[in-house]
Amino acid sequence: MNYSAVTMKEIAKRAKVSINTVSRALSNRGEISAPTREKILKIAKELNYIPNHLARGFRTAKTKILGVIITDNSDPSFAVVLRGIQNIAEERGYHIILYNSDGQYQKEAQAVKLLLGLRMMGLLINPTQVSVEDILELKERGVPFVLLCRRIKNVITNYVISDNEKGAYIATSYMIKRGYRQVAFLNAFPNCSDAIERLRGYQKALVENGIKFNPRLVKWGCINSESGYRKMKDLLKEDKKVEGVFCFSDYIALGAIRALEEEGFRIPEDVGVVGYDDIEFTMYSRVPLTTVSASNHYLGEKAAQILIDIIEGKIGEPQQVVIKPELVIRKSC
Amino acid sequence: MNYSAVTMKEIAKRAKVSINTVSRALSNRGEISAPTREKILKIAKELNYIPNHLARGFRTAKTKILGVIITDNSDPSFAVVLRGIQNIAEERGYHIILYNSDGQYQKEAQAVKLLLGLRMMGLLINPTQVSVEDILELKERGVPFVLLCRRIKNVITNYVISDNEKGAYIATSYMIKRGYRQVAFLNAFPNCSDAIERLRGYQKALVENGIKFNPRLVKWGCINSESGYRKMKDLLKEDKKVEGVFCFSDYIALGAIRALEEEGFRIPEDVGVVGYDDIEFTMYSRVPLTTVSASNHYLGEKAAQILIDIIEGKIGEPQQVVIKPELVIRKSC
DNA sequence: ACAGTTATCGATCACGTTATCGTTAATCTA
DNA sequence: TAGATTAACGATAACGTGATCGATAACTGT
Repeated sequence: MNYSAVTMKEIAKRAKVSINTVSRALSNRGEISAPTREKILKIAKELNYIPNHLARGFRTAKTKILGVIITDNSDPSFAVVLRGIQNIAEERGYHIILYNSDGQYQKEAQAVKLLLGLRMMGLLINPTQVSVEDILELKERGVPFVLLCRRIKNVITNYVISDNEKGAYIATSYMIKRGYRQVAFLNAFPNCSDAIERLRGYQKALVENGIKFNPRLVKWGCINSESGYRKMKDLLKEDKKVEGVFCFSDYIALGAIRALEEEGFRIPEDVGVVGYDDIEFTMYSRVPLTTVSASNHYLGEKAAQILIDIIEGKIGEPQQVVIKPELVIRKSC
Repeated sequence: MNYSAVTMKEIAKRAKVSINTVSRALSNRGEISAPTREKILKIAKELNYIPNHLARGFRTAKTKILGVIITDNSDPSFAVVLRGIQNIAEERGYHIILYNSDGQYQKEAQAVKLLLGLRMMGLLINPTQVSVEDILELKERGVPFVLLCRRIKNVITNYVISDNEKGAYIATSYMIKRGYRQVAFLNAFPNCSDAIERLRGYQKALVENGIKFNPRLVKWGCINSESGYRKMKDLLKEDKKVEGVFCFSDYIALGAIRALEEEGFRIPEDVGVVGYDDIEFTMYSRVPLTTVSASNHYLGEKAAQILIDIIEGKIGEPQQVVIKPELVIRKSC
């Protein structure tokens, strides 16, 4: 590196000791006398020496670098997960390399490959779930990883997720209890565990309240406010009698509310809306959003904790954490 | 590394050639016959070989890793900047390591030190501005870096910023033109370039419209919606005649609106509010927010482009980009 | 056919660090 | 006091890769 010509070799030269002794002094792992150690540390400080983490990692095969692959760091839900991860990583002396997959398997697989090339110690992935080949390769290679928000069918892995079924259940139950009976569901992708589990919770709440499940009230493929807006419009075109809308995310709920307002519905008087995630913004939205808290910040922290614990051999695998969701009651329902 | 015992050595052994030849085949830099190259590539693929980016970087002193230090990746404004950076980094084959400073100099300096240890090729920093020692050290060491959103007084660096003075000017002018004359300013920290420049624009607009600048209408230290809320409350306690509020960020504006509504003011009838940044959410806020677009996504992209161009020797320093702000008119003013 | 050129490849070293083992001198034990 | 142990340090090798230089064989031109 051009910007740090100062190496242990230089320090060794000035201290008139071997490089080895410098290494011992700097890494503070015994077998060195106090006077020489202090002398070396003093010189290192004078020269403004910064250890080459790369060379060290290269030698020891321990880089303290974690890979993080999430759908989109600018999505408020994931941004909070990421923040939780970063907090713990910093606390425990790890660096994180960030990749966005945009929910595309190709990007995810590409990121995994790049991160394998970097020989990072572990991975945190919010999987796209379209394919799982890259995840399976991680298992094969023995790279520790923890899945975020979603899990993968028939593959035993570490994961930290929200209790999606329960979250959807309490949300839907609450809507029904408030008198909304014709409840639609703007859901995410049909092959993702979170979407499937939430559908199950949604159905369970309907059944328990004696309401027949109507598949046409479930819209798939909503991922952001824009698609929430469009799917809500579609829904209204097909069926004007919708009384309530449970949304896969707060973002989608905001889009849905916009569509509903455009069509002249009042919220919550005409139609009730409930979201998921409890992003900070929901309290400022036009209609303060009733939502299910997924504790995403904690989710990120927990996942990072687990990953690092696994890396450092403090715990074994698999670690599977299901976070209890809580209904946050505001004014949209 | 335990999870990728496959190295060039192994490939060389199987192909019955020297490691050197394998290197030539994989990096595709000539001096090798087509048959041997293909033979080697075939074996590499069979063994599922992934080049060790770290070892390669260690050897060539080129790691293709960029450091990113921003205030808070979960803040929507910065999240978008970060996303822009990540897009370009990925496009050009670079990895980014993320750090949050939370606006604290100590955390920023710590992150710089850690990133120097990682020997990354360049840095993107949203500086805290409390101290500049770490930035000066970067200059000394010759590490390329680009500042985000803010610049540093009396230090020549690369930066990409919004035209803060102009942004504040057009926002304030617009408010005055709409009839709000007693315009307050919920500003950020007094020692940051962006805050100072926006104050200048704010004052300029006042003066041009024959309104006397009243320092008591400027509140410093607002950084999030919560502090925007509190400072707005303070302001109302001191002076009930506020007609308009220009806010350093959209997030602050949301807090301010909450405070105003709590105190019984209608927006925009009683008090007009204008924000800055144009985060996606502003269109969903209770009162759709009139704001100044800072093009943060483009800002991040541009900064990353410049940094990589500098690293690759395609352009010289300093590169100083000032992005033209645009008023986005919605309904809060 | 012979010198000169080129294509192709291998041997060796280097990057900065840590690990292993060896060496010396000091200290301890019986 | 002789032998054993320990403390403190150095010499060397190694991690995976790329750069330099040299070697060999094939090819060129006259």
